[in-house]
Amino acid sequence: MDSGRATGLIRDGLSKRHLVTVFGECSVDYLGRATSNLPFGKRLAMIKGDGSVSIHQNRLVRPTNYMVNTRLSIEESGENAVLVAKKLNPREQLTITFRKIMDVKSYPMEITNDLRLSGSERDLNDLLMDDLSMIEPGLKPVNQQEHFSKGIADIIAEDSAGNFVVIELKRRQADYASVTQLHRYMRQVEKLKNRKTRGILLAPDIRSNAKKLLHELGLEFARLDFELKPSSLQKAEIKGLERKQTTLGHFGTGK
Amino acid sequence: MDSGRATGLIRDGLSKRHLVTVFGECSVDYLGRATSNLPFGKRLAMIKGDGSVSIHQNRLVRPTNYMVNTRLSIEESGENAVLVAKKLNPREQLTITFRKIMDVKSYPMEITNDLRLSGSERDLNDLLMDDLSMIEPGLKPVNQQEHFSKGIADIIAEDSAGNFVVIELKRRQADYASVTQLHRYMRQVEKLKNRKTRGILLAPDIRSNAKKLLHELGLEFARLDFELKPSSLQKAEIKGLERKQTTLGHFGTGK
DNA sequence: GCTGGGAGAGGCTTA
DNA sequence: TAAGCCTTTCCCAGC
Repeated sequence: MDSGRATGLIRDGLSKRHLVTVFGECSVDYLGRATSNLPFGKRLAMIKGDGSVSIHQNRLVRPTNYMVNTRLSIEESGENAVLVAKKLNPREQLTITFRKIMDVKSYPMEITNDLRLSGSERDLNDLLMDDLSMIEPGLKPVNQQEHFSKGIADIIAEDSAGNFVVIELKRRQADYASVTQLHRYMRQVEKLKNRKTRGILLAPDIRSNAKKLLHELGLEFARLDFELKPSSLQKAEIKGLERKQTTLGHFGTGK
Repeated sequence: MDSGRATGLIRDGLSKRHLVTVFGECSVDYLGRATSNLPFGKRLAMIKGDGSVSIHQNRLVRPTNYMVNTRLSIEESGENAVLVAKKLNPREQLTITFRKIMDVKSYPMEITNDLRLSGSERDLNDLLMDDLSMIEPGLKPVNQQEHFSKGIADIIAEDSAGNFVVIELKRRQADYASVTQLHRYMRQVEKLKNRKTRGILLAPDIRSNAKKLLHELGLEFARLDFELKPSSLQKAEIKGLERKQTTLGHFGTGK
């Protein structure tokens, strides 16, 4: 495709705030939060109506380069077409140099935000609040998503012995960060309310080393088995909840 | 565009492992790590040669829905064309139902990984190893990227007093996770080598609460100021390194 | 609208 | 395969 014609099509698409795609051989230079240079190669550039730009190779979901909220310009430079995306604060610049453009498409689309109905973590949280006895008999909710200076605890409850119980819920495998996070909340609650406090990490799985650390800190782990429903209109369902007995003995012994 | 012709084009593109884009009115249902439903609307679907699928609206870089590593199939169902992406372990399914297809493109591209040259934490690490005295006079390198059972320490050094110093380097603002990470390594080294050990967190910035925690744990913070170069072939340059004096007093006093 | 703070998810790398 | 971890992040609350 002729370079002059290509830049014309692109410029037109940009002005109409269409979603514009450009397929061609290009090199890419980025300087901003990081710096990167991509040698010439076949790629698909995607420019959206809100000024988002991304460069795609033929694998993986994430683009090799991208920038949001940019001011765009396209110019011819000799045989090349150069697309420049700029942004201030922080200062960033993305330069895409096309030495050959094979295709340009301009798709008319509203610049709306897709309303995505989704369910998962929040649902699980609600489900659990409905019946904390699943975790342990006698457990009563005190507060949900309580804000502390050191983060947000998922669920605060009170056990049958009158201890506070901080519950941290993870949708995926828990790791070191999850454990230390729970530990922070637990300590915080303990200090604030000045009452004996336990911490329970609730997740479908936990990394083995993270589990060791959890035990060392006197925290507990409970495996959460849940099933998502095909339609988000149906709530998720908690299939089972298995307590690791080993963790129970640690309560009260640790620091 | 006629639905039969569209599905034919898509099927052909998929079989050739091209990068295929489909512009049309579709609804999207996802079931897997979460569940979500997207009502009918104009969108651009992008399918890559490695089985990655993403659905784009005309704003933001991130797709509204996506899946990697899928097995794809496209079928006609009445007036609709239905693209199904499946994956096992964990089981996920993405269903895109097109009630109208306006355009299909099939771009021939290799499924290669673009070599992106960039300045990263690794570079900074190397720069620092060249001259640890930037951090503190008399500091001598012992090891880099040393593996422990609880993770990998960025840099291990020895100070002029013969203490071990564990250094954790962050390219961006340090947070809770950075602090607890450093703390784990520091304790680990202390235990393993049975020698007094310090921990220094080196980053351009640190969140205020994370800094409090750092102080409580008897760790130190040093501000790292660096500049990225336009070309990634030029190494980044460390502009300065400022020690927070307040942290120094904490060493030796803490637990 | 901007900023500070917290938490996450993809993708890479090594054991 | 699993664990660890880095990242051009994103969202939310508060001002």
